[in-house]
Amino acid sequence: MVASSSSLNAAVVDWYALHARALPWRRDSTTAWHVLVSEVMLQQTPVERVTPVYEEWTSRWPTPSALAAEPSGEAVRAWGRLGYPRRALRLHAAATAIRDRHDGVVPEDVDELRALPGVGEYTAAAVAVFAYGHRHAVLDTNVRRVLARVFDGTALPAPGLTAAERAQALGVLPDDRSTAARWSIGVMELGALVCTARSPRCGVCPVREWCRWYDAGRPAYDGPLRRTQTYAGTDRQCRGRLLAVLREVEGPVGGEVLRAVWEDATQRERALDGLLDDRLVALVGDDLYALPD
DNA sequence: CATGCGTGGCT
DNA sequence: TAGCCAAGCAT
Repeated sequence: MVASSSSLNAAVVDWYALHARALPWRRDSTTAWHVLVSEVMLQQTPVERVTPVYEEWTSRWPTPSALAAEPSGEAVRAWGRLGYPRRALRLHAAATAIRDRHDGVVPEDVDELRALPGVGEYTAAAVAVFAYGHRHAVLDTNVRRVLARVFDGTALPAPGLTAAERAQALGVLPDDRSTAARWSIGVMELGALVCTARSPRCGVCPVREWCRWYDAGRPAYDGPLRRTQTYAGTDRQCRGRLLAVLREVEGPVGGEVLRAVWEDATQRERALDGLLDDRLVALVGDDLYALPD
């Protein structure tokens, strides 16, 4: 396997050079701040839905300082329907930290990146690699799936990221920084376009000849079950409904407007309390609510 | 390590 | 059609 790594790497790098999508965050003019914005937006949200919001955000807030100068509620409003709006709040907090602690420049160091709100292991590595060209293993769900199939012969990786996976990813990472960066983005793109979760296109896969999963006849996933997330009727849906009201109006809204969008009073109040706790919503008067400052 | 956290499209 | 899935993070 080690002996074939370089051809595997080359196959992916070459494939990416031919098939990479022209995504907005892959332009020559893209800054590290833009990369950070795109990565946070892409956490659990599909590319097609991120694209228009990314364009609006980067045009309106071209630098961390520009975003930090605005109320956090504006970030939440501009987040639109991307989902998980705490990400907008954290991006605003990250922008503030970058302005205050890093002279307005997105840090290159993964540990400094990880210290930013909303930036975890994946996002820190992604910014270090895609924005700055550093050499790090980038392990998102796409990469994990490709590696699981090629090296372990399993349809999907286990639910949690393991130390063994990190070691495996480092083991196949090319030594040369520039090549490593192209491999990292390439294997991720391969997972997004070819080695997909539902219907992998093995017929056009550039690494099929090295794939244990393909060799084994593409056996179904038989590992521990992932818990399926219900949504209808949950607190999450209720929170989403309440926040949508506040996003769509200019100023504060009275509690009666919020009461109108969710029947169950107990759940509605629990959800609103949660939003207040999370600082996604602010209480600005007697029974009066608004997006935060 | 398990859980909560939005939203919408696809099979 | 009801899950399943989508460039995770924080606690």
